[in-house]
Amino acid sequence: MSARSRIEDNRMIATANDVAREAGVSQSAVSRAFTPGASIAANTRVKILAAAERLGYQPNLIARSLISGRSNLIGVGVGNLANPFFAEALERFSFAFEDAGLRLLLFPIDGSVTLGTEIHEVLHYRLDALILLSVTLTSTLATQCQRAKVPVILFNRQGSDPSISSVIGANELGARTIAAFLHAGGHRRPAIIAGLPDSSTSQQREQGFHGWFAERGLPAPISERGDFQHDQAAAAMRRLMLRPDRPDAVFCANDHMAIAALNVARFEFGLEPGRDVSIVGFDDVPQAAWPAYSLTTFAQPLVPMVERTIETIRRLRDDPGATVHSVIDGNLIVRSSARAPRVAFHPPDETRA
Amino acid sequence: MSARSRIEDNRMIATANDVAREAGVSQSAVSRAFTPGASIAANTRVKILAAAERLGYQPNLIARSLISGRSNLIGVGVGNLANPFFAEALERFSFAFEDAGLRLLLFPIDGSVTLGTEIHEVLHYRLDALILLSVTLTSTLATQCQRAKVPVILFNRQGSDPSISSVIGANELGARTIAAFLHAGGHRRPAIIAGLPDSSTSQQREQGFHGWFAERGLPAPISERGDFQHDQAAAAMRRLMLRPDRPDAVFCANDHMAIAALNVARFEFGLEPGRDVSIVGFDDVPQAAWPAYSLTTFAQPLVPMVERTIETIRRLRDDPGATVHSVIDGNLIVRSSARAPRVAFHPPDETRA
DNA sequence: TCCCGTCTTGCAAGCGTATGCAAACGGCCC
DNA sequence: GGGCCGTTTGCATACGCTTGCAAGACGGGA
Repeated sequence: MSARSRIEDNRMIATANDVAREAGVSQSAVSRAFTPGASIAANTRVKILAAAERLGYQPNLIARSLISGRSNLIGVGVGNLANPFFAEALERFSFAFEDAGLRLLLFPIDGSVTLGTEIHEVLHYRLDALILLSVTLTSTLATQCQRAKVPVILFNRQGSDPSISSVIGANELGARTIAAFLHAGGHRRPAIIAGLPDSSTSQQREQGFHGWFAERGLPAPISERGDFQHDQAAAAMRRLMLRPDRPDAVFCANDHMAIAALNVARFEFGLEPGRDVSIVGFDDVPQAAWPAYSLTTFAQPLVPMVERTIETIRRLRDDPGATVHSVIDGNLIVRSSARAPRVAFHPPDETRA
Repeated sequence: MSARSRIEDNRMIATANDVAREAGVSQSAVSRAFTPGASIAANTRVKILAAAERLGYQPNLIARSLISGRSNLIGVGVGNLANPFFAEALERFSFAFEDAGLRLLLFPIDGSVTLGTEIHEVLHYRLDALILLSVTLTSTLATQCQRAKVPVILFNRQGSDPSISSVIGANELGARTIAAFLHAGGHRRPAIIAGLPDSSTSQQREQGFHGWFAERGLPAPISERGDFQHDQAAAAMRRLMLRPDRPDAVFCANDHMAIAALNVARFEFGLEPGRDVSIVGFDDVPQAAWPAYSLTTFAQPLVPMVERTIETIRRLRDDPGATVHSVIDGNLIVRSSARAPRVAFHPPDETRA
């Protein structure tokens, strides 16, 4: 069976050669017709495009990648999509990539803080970059990525290895701002529900929170951990609420946990958030704005964070071996889940100074 | 500069040829060393693997796909990750693919019900399959996919074109079950907050709900629409609650909307769900089980749905041109957001009969 | 008319891997 | 030692495309 008839039978998919034959030109002309800016006469191009249309031809990007060495694929590793912050981040990444002509290769992470060689295989695609949402990687894996020339960017997390680029929010500053806000609001028995102890994100938020009180000679906040998970955070909140010295304010290291805590306070202890107990989160996920939660929180603005990540990808593509660490500024969103200071709270700037 | 030294300089990434030279074998031997079941002597293989290790060689999957014609890439189109049902579905797909040796190529959908040629470009990768979560496609796009030999599977949605495979939940049965449950619970002024009017999912749920009452000569439920979105659903719930003939039960076409409705009832109208007004959802997202919501809902079991989808991919790969429509059974999860019948409610079977 | 410059086009060599085929190898039995 | 068979190995080609290079087409000026 000739190639020609195979196409007509619709049994095979058309290649550039088929189109070339159909249009009576060479295969390279077909390639050029589909390459913006290539040297080709206008009417030759329309002739080729017409033939391609007839045959239903689409350039094979796999073959193209093989030559160019670029796959236009960005690997994105994410665990815990139940946390709306990551769901939204992922969605924004996918839209941003769309605009940039990139494709998002998603791979799951099974809840570990540190990524070993599990994703090893993903490197076999010639990824343009690897973005890890709230995960770090072992040095072994980092080396592998380096060898495979795949730039890695940690999103919302920093690694122990400072040579790995990162984009994070203002974790420590945010936590200090919250501490100041709660103290100004008259709270005197603060508590914190921390995230995963091994994560830089939680560590920085804890440090900021504890630091603020310590520096002022105030008693240290009560510490619990919720591992960034809903159920663990709920359990932590229960423990806090059952203490004889029940805290009057609880800072949760992210909104996902804050929502869990808020529900526990309200439905299990009959405490109205913002009146009977103050709850503050971190991230400003969409739910935080729901009237049901009206969560006071420190925002991590996803738009600039995603933008910066994409800029970083570009930077690293042009200059492999470079390292870019970005801290994206955020701000305190005051809602009603925490009692606010009587006098206007001077937003973060005071803390910043 | 020789290829050898380029590798040592770590300036290029190692290819099978480099490994072959390093191990003193041919390139084909290297290929076979990495192909399970290929004809190669055991000690040759270890020699090659050692050389590969030394050079940091990883088989280039791009090149492999070019030959095999299979990319091992599954395109997944999803909009609205804010709906936890899809977030969880996506996560489960990514894990399932991991096990099946497949990769998930994510692309975003901008909230449209029907997909036109926007994703056109994604077909240029030789996708093994295309899964659309809650989206249908235009016939143009369907034709394109067919020409590109990319099987399409609609997940949680059916298309107007019956030749496109689908995996859906028991929409109509579920809605009937809910109708029966609410009626048995003594509710006499039912309402429904529908989803996107053009979506089969919402249509089937509406039909089931309305149908159950119509067949019994009961008055038709009040109808509102929430388009499967949080804010629209909240607005719809407000309209319902402000009616003079305020409904005593509200069936929301998915949990995402039910949660919005529940919050409106509770926090804006001071109505306690399950006591002052009954609210039922569809999907059984994780949040539905939270004590704060305790949402009665008809479950769409994601595990079998995802499993079936993957089976369908296999089926379609072996037999392109086949069509598989699957309806995955679900069941009513009775919690406390809706007043339950005094006598035990005979679960769905009665409706099924 | 001829020459030269500019725009198009085709040729052919890859990109990194898989694989059919045939050659080489090794062991075994007669 | 020779012949035979099963296992390993290398050679060469193919996958579908891009791109450097050189040849062809064409037009204008001398």
